[in-house]
Order: sequence, then structure tokens, then C-alpha cells
Amino acid sequence: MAASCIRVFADAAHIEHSKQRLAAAAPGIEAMAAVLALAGNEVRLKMLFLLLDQQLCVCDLADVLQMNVSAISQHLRKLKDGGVIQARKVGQTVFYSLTPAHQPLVQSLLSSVSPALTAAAV
Amino acid sequence: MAASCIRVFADAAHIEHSKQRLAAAAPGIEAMAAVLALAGNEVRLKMLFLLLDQQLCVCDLADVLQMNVSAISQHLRKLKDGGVIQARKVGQTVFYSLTPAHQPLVQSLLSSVSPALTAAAV
DNA sequence: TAATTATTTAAGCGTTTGCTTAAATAAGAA
DNA sequence: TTCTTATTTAAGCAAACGCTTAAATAATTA
Repeated sequence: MAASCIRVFADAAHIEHSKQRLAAAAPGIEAMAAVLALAGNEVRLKMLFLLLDQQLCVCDLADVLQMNVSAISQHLRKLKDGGVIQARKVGQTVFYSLTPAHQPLVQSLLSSVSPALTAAAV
Repeated sequence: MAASCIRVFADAAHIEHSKQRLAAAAPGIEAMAAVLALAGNEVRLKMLFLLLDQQLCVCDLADVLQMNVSAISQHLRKLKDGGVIQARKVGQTVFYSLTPAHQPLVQSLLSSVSPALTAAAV
């Protein structure tokens, strides 16, 4: 498991300092990795792009993304479980939107792909 | 494959507009999704965190992350293939660092996990 | 030259992912 | 109630992922 590096130039103190910096930031990094793993999928990132300025139902997303409704629903569930989006049911239709807590992050992730978003970015 | 939604309230023009906005942004979104997929892994995001302010060799990273050198090397390869990091060989040691092109993005991804980074963020 | 060290690569393997199909819920409309 | 419509869920499966072990490259050192 351990690394067992025997190199001459290893700066033990430096390595130790990095370990401690990492340990302090680890919880935040792990939480961020979970969100990025959700965003790091073409279909889901496109969903987030579409939800940036409007709320859409499962059917709308299936239409726009040209995909199976079931596949869309399963992606939406992951994003919802991760706290990135939220659902609002109106009759038999379920509208999805970004959660306020994650809206700024999504905005910044997508700020570079659409010039129009850059101006509105936080 | 297609969605075949028959709902009454569907705003066809609105859906069409979303399709076009998406089509225009798709290439950028897909490229971003590829990078986020790389960053959306705990081990790799920790690597990027460590490489934010220093360059490290495979052995250093294995030490700090307490992982098999081979596993580390395989993660580094993915990041390098994705253009996120670059390698510089000195003797038999290979030092990795962020590519200038991706440094700002990585910085912003990690700006929220470490207060110290926020100040330095772009 | 033959050992040692740093890194990469190949192969194998269990887990996760993302899709498909089909069935199950749930909420109108006839 | 019965029949649509919207959505979710379960099951199955191929592909991708991430790790381990072991072998293969390179570059140093003895």
C-alpha cells in the first residue's frame, strides 16, 4: 500500500507539510470531487447548462437532449441525490431546477463555454 | 431513442430554442465535461490540489497520497492525456505540474476548499 | 559491466457507470 | 372507473474505471 520511495532528493519535511495541507483540505476536496463527478458527464453537464436559466421537466430534457426518458430520469436522480438540482411537482409533471446552493458553482463551471454566461457569472 | 412527449403544455418554440442554444454550446460543454470527469475523482483532485503550488514527482505523490506508485502513475497519465498536467523529466525522475492552460480552471475548482487559495484565485 | 532506482505498461479482476427494456407509480381526463 | 400521460424504478448487460501484481523501460550508481 505505502509508497516506499528511496530517492536521495526527497525533502521529508516538504512531503510532511504537503501531507498536512492535504489532510486539512481533504473533506472539502472529497465533497468537491463528488460534485465534479456528477458534472463530468456530457449528458449531465448539458442538463445543468439547460437548467441554468430555466426549469425544465423530464420530458423537456428528453426532447432537447434527444434521449430516452428513463435515461434522463436516472441522470436527474443522481444530480438530485448530489444536491445539485431540486424537483418541484406540478400535477403529474416534475420540474427540475438548480439548487440555490449549487447555482454559482454550476455557473462558473459553464462560464467558459458560453460567452453569454460570462457576463452573468458570479 | 427519441423522447415522444405528448404533453399539452409543451412550448415547442421554447424547446426548439433550447435545442439551438445547446447545439451552439455543445462542443465547449463536451470538452469541459472531459476535464471535469478527470477532476471528479478524489485521488486526482487531490493530486491537482497538491500540484497547484508546486511540482511533484510520482514518488512524492505516492508518499503524500499513501498509494501504490503504479496507481499514481496511471492517474497521472490520464491527467496528462487530458492536457491538465505536463511532465518534465530530470534524470530518472519525472516532475509533474499543471499546464498553464488549465491552471486557472483548477484554481477555481479548488478555490472553495482552501481559504488560502481563494486569495490567489484568478 | 551488473545492480539499483524511478517510472511506465500490461494483464487481470471486481466495481461502477450508463444505457435499454419492461414493469410500477401517480396524476389527470374520458 | 378505465384510459391516457408523466415519471420512476428494477433488472440486465456491455463498457469504463481503478486498483493490484508483475514485467518492461530508462537512468544511476557501484
